[in-house]
Amino acid sequence: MTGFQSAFLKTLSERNYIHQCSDPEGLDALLDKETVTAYIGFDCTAKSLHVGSLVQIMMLRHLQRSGHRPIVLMGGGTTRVGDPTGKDESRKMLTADEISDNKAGIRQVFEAFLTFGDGPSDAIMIDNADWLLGLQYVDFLREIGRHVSVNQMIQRDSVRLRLEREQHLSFLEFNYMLLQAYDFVELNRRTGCRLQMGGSDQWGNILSGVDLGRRLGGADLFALTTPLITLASGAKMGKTASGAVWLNADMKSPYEYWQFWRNTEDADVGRFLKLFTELPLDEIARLEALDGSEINEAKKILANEATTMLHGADAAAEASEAARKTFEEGALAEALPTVEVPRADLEAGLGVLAAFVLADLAKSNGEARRQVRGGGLKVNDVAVSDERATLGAGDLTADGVIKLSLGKKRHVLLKAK
RNA sequence: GGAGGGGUGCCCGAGUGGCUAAAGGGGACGGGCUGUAAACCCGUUGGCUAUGCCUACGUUGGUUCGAAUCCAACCCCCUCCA
Repeated sequence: MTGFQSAFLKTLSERNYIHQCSDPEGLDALLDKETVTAYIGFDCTAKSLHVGSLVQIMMLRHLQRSGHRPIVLMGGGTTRVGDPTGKDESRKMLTADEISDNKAGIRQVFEAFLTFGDGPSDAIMIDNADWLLGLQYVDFLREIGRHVSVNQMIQRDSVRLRLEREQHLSFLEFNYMLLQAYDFVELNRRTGCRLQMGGSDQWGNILSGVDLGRRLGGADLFALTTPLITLASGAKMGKTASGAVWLNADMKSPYEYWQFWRNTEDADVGRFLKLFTELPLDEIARLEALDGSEINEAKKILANEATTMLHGADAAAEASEAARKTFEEGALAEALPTVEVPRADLEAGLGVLAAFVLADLAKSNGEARRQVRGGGLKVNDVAVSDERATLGAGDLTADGVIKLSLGKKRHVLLKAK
């Protein structure tokens, strides 16, 4: 899709954010004419979002920078139901308290990417619990249910796949798309919101809302989805050795976040620069054309840009410097993830295996032991050969720490306290 | 409510009395090669105070010298019928 007039769609299109759009010409005209309110919904299933949601977050950012108004819709209500999309099994139910904790954690991330306030293009955050929790069942059925076709609902991928695979789908989950459709209509009533965006897996749910808006009396709503971001090697994006790449700093340190981007596959660098940084396109074109090992420079820029946007320039610089010392000089970097250990334990002698478990580099002594046999553990850059060895105060470096390494990439400092 | 099929390790999936901590595959992790890349090759993949002990094949009991495998009850999923 090319030839957009509106700044927003032009940007999205150039940077490959667009997968599907319900009415590209109509939406383009609308965006070009007036300030448009658009929303993306986020589940509150964890205390933090992870990079899997970053495309959506960036899209809201672009929306705001193009002069429109983003709404972050927190799924405080829908999370109590659970989206069956892409899930093979029902999710455990979250309590109201868990959901509200999660909401608070997620809020922090958006503060970094969007400007909130009362101005015409200031972002707002709304919780669909505000209207969903008070719904009356019979009223809802009469007002909304009459416009919804079960025939269509069971055609949606999220439902169809479960049925085809003969997997359980509860009525509770079946209703998820209905609630999401209702959200769109309700947001339209409350804020004049015209556009819902989301990942490609949300296409069906979003269209349900567009449909419902039309059936209820002519609200002209739009749907726009982003492509599913996978790695060039085919894997899903966002998982690393240490688990999901969370956005909250207390769940994934800026250093690890920087590393995540630094380890991007060659073939993904250009695509990621477009999606996850705001560098000008000609600069990106130059970077992705770098050959062989020179492309590492592009990866560093990607890491710096992405980390700056989330954690700020200081944190990014620190992470970058720590990486330089660790990987390019083989020196000790203070900014590596640090775990404190009581000085008395060290003086008494701490088993190597236990030390790696403590540093969260191994899940159990057994795993640490296997890593020793495979030659994967290092203490102060020296490979561990004896699984019975102990660490003592004598192993502290001049900086007062012990550097533990798993493989070449994961390092943790043990600090006596 | 009735009939039939099914529930195995992170996931898929084999296994129908001892040789089973459970084939095979995927994923993941480590090593090698590299550029902190991909691809490829090799290894590992339940826990522990470890020549042994403990936990594990939906749950709980039972049969047996011995059970993932046999029996009973229960829970859950799927299909068809009412």
